[in-house]
Amino acid sequence: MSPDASPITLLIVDDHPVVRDGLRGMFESAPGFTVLGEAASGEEAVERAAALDPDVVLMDLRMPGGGGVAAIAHLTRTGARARVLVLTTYDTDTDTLPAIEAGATGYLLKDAPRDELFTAVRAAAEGRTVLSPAVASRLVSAVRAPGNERNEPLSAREREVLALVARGTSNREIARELFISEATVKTHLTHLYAKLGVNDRAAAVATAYERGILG
Amino acid sequence: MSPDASPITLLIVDDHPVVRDGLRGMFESAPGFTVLGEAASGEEAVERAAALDPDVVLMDLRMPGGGGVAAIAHLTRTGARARVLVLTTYDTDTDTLPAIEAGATGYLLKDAPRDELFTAVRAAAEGRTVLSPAVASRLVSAVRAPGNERNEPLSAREREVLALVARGTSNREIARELFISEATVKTHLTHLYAKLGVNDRAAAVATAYERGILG
DNA sequence: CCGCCCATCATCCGATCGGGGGATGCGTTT
DNA sequence: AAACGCATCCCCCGATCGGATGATGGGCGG
Repeated sequence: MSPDASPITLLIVDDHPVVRDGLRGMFESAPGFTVLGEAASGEEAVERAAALDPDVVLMDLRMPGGGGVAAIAHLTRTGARARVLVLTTYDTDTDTLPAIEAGATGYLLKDAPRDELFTAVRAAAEGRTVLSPAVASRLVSAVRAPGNERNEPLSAREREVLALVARGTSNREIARELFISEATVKTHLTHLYAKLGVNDRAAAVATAYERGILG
Repeated sequence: MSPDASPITLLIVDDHPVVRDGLRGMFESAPGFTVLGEAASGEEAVERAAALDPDVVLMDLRMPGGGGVAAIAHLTRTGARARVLVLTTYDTDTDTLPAIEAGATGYLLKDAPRDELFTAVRAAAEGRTVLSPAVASRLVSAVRAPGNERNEPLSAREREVLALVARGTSNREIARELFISEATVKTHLTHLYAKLGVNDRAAAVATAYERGILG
């Protein structure tokens, strides 16, 4: 809460120029902050962070070129001094946990009031964790939940169902293909969604490819 | 239509024992056919075909171990004498074209009447192409359609949408993320489905991974 | 200039999905 | 024996998707 000893330096990472401008304006017009630069992708963020050595990196997660989570992981792994504060649009984002596991210091929603943002950045600069209330509650429930299901292996049946899903097969067709009822197919899907940490078949297929379960 | 000069020899390939038994029984109880053996996967089919040298291979496309299409391609490539007759459950199968491109002589649905099956096998043995009416109509429309869209590259926007789909994002969320309307998102999806030759987002993601568009 | 592709938007509608419950049998592990 | 994971099945219901169709405007190459 002390005045302006030395300003907190920032790197803004977002693929939308509009958002970058908005954040830059917001922080430049407030005392105690200095925006060192911007980046529009994960890779660019890594470069800029290395070159500019900011105190805090404000990072959007969803970007075309290079995922934000990967960038965070890289920064953490290479022992960067910068704290990463994730700034995302929706709390429905499935990357909440991965981002924090990757080393993000905080996780805020973009619609947070200005003051909250400033406070969060100051906190992040000091290494304190800052979470949006919505994100925080999701976190605790996820942690409190029966361990990280997130790495449980799929059962043989679940893999079979998933493979058919990847081929565009409907639940009904899968049922006939495997000689089981559609209800059972849905149960398998619900279970494998939980294990993969996703909410729909498209994301399940993507995650399966990422983990080598498919392909 | 001549009596039984010399029987047509068969290899039955299907991962379901029930189906194999059914086909075997059907052909053994009919004059003019001899079932040489069975196989439960694509790889096994290739082995057996080499060992048994059947006139016709009755092949299911969807099998856990080793895809049927790959097996067909292998048989064709190695110049096997056998004609491959694809026997599948649904005409919605996205593998219709790949299978025929791979060298299948015919494509029938499993619910075809017995007589049609027999006729088809005889035709296949003579090298004549046999297609289910449903499959045939889909084929012509696919061929008549402006060339194989199947290899057209996705536009930048389409790739953006697809990437978000792979992360489990709903159409509405994608719309907000990209600052466009939900209707536009759906249009992009419809287009990229056509280009990838799929019918839903799960299959689109899978195909994209297979082709290196994602991942 | 005309056509073609891309991106954008819209409406309608049936089919499908995913989530919420809860329930049974059956092996394996503890 | 009890607990657990797995596979199987059922109901209900709102949300979402995908198909069909049509329209507009910008840009690029013939």
